[in-house]
Amino acid sequence: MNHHADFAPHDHAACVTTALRTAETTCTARGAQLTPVRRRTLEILLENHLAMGAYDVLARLATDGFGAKPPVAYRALNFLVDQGFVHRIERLNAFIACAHPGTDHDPAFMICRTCGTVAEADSAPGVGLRDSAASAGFHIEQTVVEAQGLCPACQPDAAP
Amino acid sequence: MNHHADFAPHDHAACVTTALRTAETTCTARGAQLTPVRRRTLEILLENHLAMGAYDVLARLATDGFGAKPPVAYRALNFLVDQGFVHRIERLNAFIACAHPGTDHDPAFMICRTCGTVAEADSAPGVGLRDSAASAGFHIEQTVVEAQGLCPACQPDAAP
DNA sequence: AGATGTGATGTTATACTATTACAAGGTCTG
DNA sequence: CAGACCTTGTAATAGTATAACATCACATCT
Repeated sequence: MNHHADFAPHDHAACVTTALRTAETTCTARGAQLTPVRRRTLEILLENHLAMGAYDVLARLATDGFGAKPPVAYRALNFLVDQGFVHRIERLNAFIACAHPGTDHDPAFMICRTCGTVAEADSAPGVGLRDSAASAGFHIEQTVVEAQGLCPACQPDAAP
Repeated sequence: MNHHADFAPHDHAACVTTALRTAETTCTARGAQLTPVRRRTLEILLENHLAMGAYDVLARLATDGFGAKPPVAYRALNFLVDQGFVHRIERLNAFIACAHPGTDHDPAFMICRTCGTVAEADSAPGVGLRDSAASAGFHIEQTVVEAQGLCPACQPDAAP
């Protein structure tokens, strides 16, 4: 057991193997290649279950014998983001494994400003934004929704 | 007349002077100082009415005789963001003058991936996120909502 | 088999974004 | 005037990201 990004414990080993299996079958179905670097990159993000910077991931990859230059990490991360297995957290310039792999979703995140934990929630884009886009004639392709605040454990009234 | 970030024409000169006046009175009321660098920084963002990178702003400040080192721009920009006169666009690592100065709001943005124009809309955080936060016990302090897509002028069916 | 195309990886170099730390000036107040 | 506080300037560095080019593995076509 471990502390999950949803601020609640979960069976982490199971969640890792499920995510990897989902990634494999999805790639196969799409004709995309889950190569060793890419697979290892996803594993690293899943193991930590935290938002990680590209250079943190790169350091881990390097110790595993992969290339140690930035493009190695960025390419793998971008591939995983494109495939929907990993999300980018704009606010943190960081990456996190998707918590709901295999489902087509529009992710939203809750970022604790104290401990840095990031939790993923599904989200419909806000009403205000949807209306504004419609009336402005703007065609939305993707949304970034990130809330900053305090997770349960970091709130003043949290148990010590 | 000019092209406004709301993808519609507007009286730009009036919007600039209004925004500056609002900033002045708000600062006075709060005991904050709208110093020359800070005021000029706001003017630059208002003139362009585009999302600008900190280094673009810095270059403009430098030609106006202010310091030419990054902290000069970042300090002024952060001040303006703190005061609510300027918003940061996380997705672009850029800054844009607030389109509704003086109102307390939770901004949302529409970013055109073709021409880079950014429009601001007021937004209530999405239902999904609000629910997730409530059920997770997460206390939201601030939200980042940024939609990418195509503005009216950049859509395939736009007039040539 | 050999030629060719495609996608993935590795490396170099560089560009872009942002902060820390310290020095110096201004203003306000005790 | 001394001290506190805020603002600006500068130097140095840290952190994030991409462009450009070389190479390799594999598949396909002739």
